[in-house]
Amino acid sequence: MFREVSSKINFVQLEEDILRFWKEQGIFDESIKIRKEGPHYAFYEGPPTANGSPGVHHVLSRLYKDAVCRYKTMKGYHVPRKAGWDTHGLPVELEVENSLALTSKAQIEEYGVARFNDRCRQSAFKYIKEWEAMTERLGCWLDMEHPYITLDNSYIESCWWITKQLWEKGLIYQGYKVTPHCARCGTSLSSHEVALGYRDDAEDPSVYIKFRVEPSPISETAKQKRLYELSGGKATYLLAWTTTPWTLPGNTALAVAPDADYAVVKVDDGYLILADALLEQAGLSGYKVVKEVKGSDLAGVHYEPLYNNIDIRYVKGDEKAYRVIEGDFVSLEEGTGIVHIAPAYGEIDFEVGERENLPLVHTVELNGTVTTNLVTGFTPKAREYIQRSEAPVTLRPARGKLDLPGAGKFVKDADKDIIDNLKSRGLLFRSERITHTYPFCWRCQSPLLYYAKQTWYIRTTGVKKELISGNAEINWYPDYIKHGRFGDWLEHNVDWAFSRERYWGTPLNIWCCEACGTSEFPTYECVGSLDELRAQSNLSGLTAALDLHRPYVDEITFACPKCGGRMQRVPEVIDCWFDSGAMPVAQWHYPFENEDKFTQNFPADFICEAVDQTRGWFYSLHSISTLLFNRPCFKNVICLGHVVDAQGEKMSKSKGNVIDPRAVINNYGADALRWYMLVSTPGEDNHRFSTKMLEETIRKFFLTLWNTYSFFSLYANIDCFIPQPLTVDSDQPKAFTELDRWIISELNRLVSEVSKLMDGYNPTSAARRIEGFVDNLSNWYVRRNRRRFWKSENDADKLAAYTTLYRCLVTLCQLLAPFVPFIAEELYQNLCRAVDPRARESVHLTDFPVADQAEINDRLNSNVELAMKISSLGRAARAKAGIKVRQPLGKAVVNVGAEGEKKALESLATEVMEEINVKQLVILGEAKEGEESRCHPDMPDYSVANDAKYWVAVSIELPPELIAEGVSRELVRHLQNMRRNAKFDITDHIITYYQTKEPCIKQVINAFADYIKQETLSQELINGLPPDGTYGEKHRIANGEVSLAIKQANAKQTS
RNA sequence: GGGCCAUUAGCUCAGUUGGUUAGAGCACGGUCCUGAUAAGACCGGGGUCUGUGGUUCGAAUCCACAAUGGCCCA
Repeated sequence: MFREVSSKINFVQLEEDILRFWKEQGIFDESIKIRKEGPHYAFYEGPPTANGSPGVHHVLSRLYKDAVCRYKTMKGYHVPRKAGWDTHGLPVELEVENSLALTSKAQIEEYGVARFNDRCRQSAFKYIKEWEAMTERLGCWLDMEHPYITLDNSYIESCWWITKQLWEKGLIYQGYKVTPHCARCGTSLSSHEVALGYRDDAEDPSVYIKFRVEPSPISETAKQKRLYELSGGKATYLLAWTTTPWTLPGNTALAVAPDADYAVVKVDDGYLILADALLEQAGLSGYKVVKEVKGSDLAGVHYEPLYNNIDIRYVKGDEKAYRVIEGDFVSLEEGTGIVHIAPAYGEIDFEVGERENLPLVHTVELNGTVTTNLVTGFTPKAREYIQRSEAPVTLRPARGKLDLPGAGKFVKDADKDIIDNLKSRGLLFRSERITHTYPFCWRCQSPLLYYAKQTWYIRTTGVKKELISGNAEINWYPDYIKHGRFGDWLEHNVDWAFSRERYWGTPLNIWCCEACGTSEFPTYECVGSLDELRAQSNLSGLTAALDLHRPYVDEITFACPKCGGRMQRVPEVIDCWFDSGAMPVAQWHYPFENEDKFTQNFPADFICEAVDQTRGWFYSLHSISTLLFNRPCFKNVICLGHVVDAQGEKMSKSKGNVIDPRAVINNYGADALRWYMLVSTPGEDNHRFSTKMLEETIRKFFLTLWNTYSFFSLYANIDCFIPQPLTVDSDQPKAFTELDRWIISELNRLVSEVSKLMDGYNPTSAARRIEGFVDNLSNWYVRRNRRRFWKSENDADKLAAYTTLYRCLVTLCQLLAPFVPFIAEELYQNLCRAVDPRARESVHLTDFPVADQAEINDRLNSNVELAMKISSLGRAARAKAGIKVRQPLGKAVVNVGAEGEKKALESLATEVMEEINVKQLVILGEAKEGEESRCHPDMPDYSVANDAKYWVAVSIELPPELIAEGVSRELVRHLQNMRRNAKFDITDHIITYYQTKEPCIKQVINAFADYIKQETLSQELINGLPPDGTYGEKHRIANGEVSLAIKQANAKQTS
């Protein structure tokens, strides 16, 4: 016997029971254990940053991962799923800073790095609990008891090993480059962090600065002379434009577009030079142009520095600074066509500086204030030269007093002082304010400064070719990411700035000796493991209670192998993206242990995250793997879209449109959430989340499925059906009807399609096919076959129907298991475990169904489709004539147009006749020669409906015998409703009483007595007053009134 | 400023390599069916398939440009 299934169902309660069952029985572990001998399927969990409560957008990737891994498990693969947590990084630090009301690095250090990092550690774990609870409740199976955690010493040690490998390959270097720098946080931001903080409405100065051309031809070039002669001794200025006045003291060159035309314009106090095309924008269109020159004519011209007391150190072969250079980046759409170059404060500026051997001048401190000292810069050539020089050279920049305007102020505040100062010196042509796009720190809202400083780099450009060729081996879903977003990113690869001047992160494992060599180029040691560290001579600071984090690691020093001085760790920590990208190695503490596990799980068969990870985790995984092993570390990757709200807007705390997944699960259940998110939108698109649509999903899919299941178990119990291995082709083939064969054919087709789609990493399409099948099963197969389940004989036909429906439901619950694991389990427990003690304990331990191709009958599938179509047209024809479906009609004429279709329909004629309630079906095939065209049927006494291909005409003649039959069905329907209203059991036999003055109704009851009794389980139809205690209703049928009453035939026994 | 993706009914989405009259669900109005159904069926209103050009006998589909939105990058 099957457990009784209520048609009303509380999915939330059901899921909690099943969760308990899984836990108690250890089903997840078992599902992995039983596949131990199967082929291995490696899955990498992208570690969530545990710096906040999980949102509904985190649910999406979790359940995609779960669906795929469950599917593969059922397909026989061994799929361990190790959880992981990303615990380091700025986001965690920020959270702690906020809670402690700290606002600067100085305050953190005052608070104490040890205490601060301790807080960070706690903060990371606090959120992990919430994530675990959500993951479990969602039914996502993940080994959260043995996760990898990026803050573990063992994890850090593996990261150190990786760094050492790269160090030895010469792929790590310290570069002096321009990076987006947050002066408040005191660190560089990675490119993806910068992307978080662009603002379109940033207000900044827009200033036009006059750079005076050298009045005397100190450089004896012809160009210089010509300009000098032209001015007739009067001052000539190169007009440049900038929105960052604070960078002007760092200026060492001006750039022009070589092919552009430049005008020399006469103004009151001399001449201005700027691009022709920008005269009007600069407000100079009314002035006289005295000469036109090409940009290339200006190249090499020298001008006076804005601040003439800057001490620049040149070496042999260096060209002087403060000259005009050519640049292909010079815009002729804004500014003046003359670009101010400050190599310390712009990426392009820096590149130009390297190319042109320009000095790099710093006038701003790392905390963002204008310096009170002067810092001398060096060109790349100067650095090389000094490095090679045998004579010791003091490389520390000479610091001398320099009174810059706004000294000591934050640069954005100093802008005004600089502008005022230039104005007072007559070097300001124009000054206003504009709004434009500018990056701000996503954490603290400070404006970012592009700032040249020393940062540790991984030379990813050194393996660019390998990155690209490795990408070719990866299957991307959707595929366009491969050559689009990701491929593009690889094509434009730049070296990875992977150090952070922060506190809470994997410490960079490089030690530095300040004693030997010069202070600018000291001896470095990269330590690749704890053993290596312990083996250093004269080691100190390594304590028993090992914590590799700052500040403890900073205390570890050892003797310099070259000079015996102290080696001190560099202050930086490693970018947390490096942590997560290291997980293929570090999750196993490879190579220090678990070599077998590492090998078995490398590369991953499958990873899945949202699209923003193309530049995040997908990239850090791919680059580290390529650097280390010269091959990609994942084969298949699903790239998901983002979850947005019902209006398509991004969910954010500030908008208040964030949805808490726990609330959704508690209201609707995890399965509903899972199915809705998988089915509603293809993975790569943005997912609009609306609880209204989720409710619809429950009604449309879950309740339909549930009721089919409850229908089956209800009748199967009544008939004591015991599932037997009876198939369409076996023991009693004749008992199976066309519709049985059809639904089994559809079932096999479904199995085949779902497998294929899942193999192609497309759960959405797979789930949509299942939805289609459930609709067919419920609204065609079950509806058409109800009578076979109701009838009283327990014959082969009935058994065939049960067997068919049972098989559909069992197969369905297995197909559903990867998507909606709870309801699938419920079905399985009742349909399989309840009747077969040898069955596996859980649906998730069973094998995924395999389609039997022999049972797929495409012709049958299209035949039934045709029958559905014709039935639909038949109903339309009836509706046109206004005749209820309950009223039988004499004849329907159907035109299908082709002989094949005629035969097809003939084989299903009974179904169509019952469906549209006609006594006879005339099917017209292909029009024979000489026959009239059947395109426009115009048949008297018929009602016709048609579509492009077919038409159906139903006879609207109503002879008395048909009316009588209609009345009988009317009576049956009322009695059935009364049974239900009276809350009788479905199997109760009844006695029916009726009273009517209408002779025709009496006649009908007499003529159709057997039919009415059979349909309503009436033992007797008694014409007369009902006794007390019966349930009665009055109805109008065919313009006559009839009083009906019913009572249970064996009422005493049932109560 | 650049790249990728999207734009189909009021809403959410289908629409195979170009090929009859562009579909489904929800919502709305009407009718019907029903002892599995918070279900279902039929009819109806609702579409310049974002726009403009182009290729073609034929374009929602291919191409170009533009607009809007999302994501990524500057």
